[in-house]
Amino acid sequence: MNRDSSRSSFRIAAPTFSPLYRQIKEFMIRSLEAGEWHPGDAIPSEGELAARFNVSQGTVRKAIDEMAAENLLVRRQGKGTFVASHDDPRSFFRFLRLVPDDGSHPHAVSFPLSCATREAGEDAAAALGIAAGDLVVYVERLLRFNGETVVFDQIHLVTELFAGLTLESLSGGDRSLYSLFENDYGVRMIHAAEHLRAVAADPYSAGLLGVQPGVPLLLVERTAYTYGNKPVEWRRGLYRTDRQHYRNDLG
Amino acid sequence: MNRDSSRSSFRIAAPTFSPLYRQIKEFMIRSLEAGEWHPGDAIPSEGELAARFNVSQGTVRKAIDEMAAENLLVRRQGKGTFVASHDDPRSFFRFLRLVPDDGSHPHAVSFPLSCATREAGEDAAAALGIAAGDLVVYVERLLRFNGETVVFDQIHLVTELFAGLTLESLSGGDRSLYSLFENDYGVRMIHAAEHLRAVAADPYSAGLLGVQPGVPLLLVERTAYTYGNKPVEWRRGLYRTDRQHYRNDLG
DNA sequence: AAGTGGTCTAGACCACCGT
DNA sequence: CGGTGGTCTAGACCACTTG
Repeated sequence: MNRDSSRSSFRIAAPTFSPLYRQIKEFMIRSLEAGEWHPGDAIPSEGELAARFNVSQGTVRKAIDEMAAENLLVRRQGKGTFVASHDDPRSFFRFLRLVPDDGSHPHAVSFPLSCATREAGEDAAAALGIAAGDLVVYVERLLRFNGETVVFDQIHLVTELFAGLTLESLSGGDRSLYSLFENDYGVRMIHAAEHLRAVAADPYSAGLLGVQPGVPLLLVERTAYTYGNKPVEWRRGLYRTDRQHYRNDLG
Repeated sequence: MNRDSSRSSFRIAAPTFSPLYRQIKEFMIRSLEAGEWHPGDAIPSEGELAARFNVSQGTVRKAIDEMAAENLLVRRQGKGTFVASHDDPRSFFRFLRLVPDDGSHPHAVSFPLSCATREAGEDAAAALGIAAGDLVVYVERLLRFNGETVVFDQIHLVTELFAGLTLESLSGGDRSLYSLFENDYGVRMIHAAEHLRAVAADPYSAGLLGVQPGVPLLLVERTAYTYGNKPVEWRRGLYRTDRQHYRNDLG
């Protein structure tokens, strides 16, 4: 990552100018992707990275700044910079936006119902970038807030990464699924996109959620991505919104 | 904003350390709030601000960086730094997350139905930080995508800022309401929080939206804030989600 | 006290936009 | 061309954590 040589070679290869700190960022993302640094670990100090890349500390800082803004890293003054982890309580509710109406912090527990391999439907296939009919790992589970069932999730996972998943291995109960995926399967979710609609409860889902068929439910379809914007999960969630709501902040 | 004096005085007044760039940021936000710089205008160059505040350019940059990240300012290389405006097409859909299922860019048009003064209900009052029964400006309007009605909004505005609002003044049609508020009433919305739920259509709303009563609709309750996190609008929107959905990206 | 991230400086140079 | 924001440097010092 010598300054002059890398920049001039980049100029030749790609006329689109890419600043040094961004090249360093990309390099560090590749390190995360390759598993050189693990979630929860501290990465080398800014000074050491600067020496390693042969740039000034300010340039490394800017690369880390962007990665921290994208929730890939977490800075802690006086301690170091750490790889973000779903184990960290701070990022526990980053992907679950359902909150009780009274504003209290829910005690969320996951109840897996089934886990099997099956053929992907059109929606799941399109979201995961595979062909309809290709195999996916399919999980059904309930989520309970303080004992009350509030979410029914139908989860589709790409087979190549989650081949060994079983119902027993999902019974972690308390910790989030993404925590489990990160620790047991080495797959870290870094981004997700959701599509929301209001739908009428079908009989099967209504039974699981303890409501009458036809009752309005919030349908949340989520595609979750790991490093390199690779989609690895598509889920269809039905949320009860009678005593809780989906919270969203518009920056 | 002399470096040494301001910092030492801050230390005495407030033991909680506040870095220089953040003091500058707060100062600039107050300038925006006071209307010294208007939406769409260019603010002084980094060099000029650095001289004015008697700090280095890098310190001003960091203040501007944060404000740009919060959508208060927009940087344009080679041209300058500008006060963000809802007139800018780039920030046109920042607060409207409903998009057609086919991913196309909708042509959104607003149809105001009524505009009057009335007493705030409990929900509106709580959101706006006033007492139930206090007067608010109340607007009902429809939003159409390519001619089809997709949203029914019930909008509550704080009286002090929107006193002169009439149905005629709302018939801008094409441009967004926030654009109109910014230009005609000097109120710029900088942040909003939404609560989403699925509900069954009441007869009145169903009629306006052209659906059967009881059909599931997406209820979006939004509180919008201007500078200083002052709530100035609370709206209750009912969204048809049969051919469009609410899109949300989880960072 | 040592090590980390956080702030601030002064200056050089580059990329982009307008005239 | 001059003016703007964007990048990069080298070094000083501050704030926070840990031992």
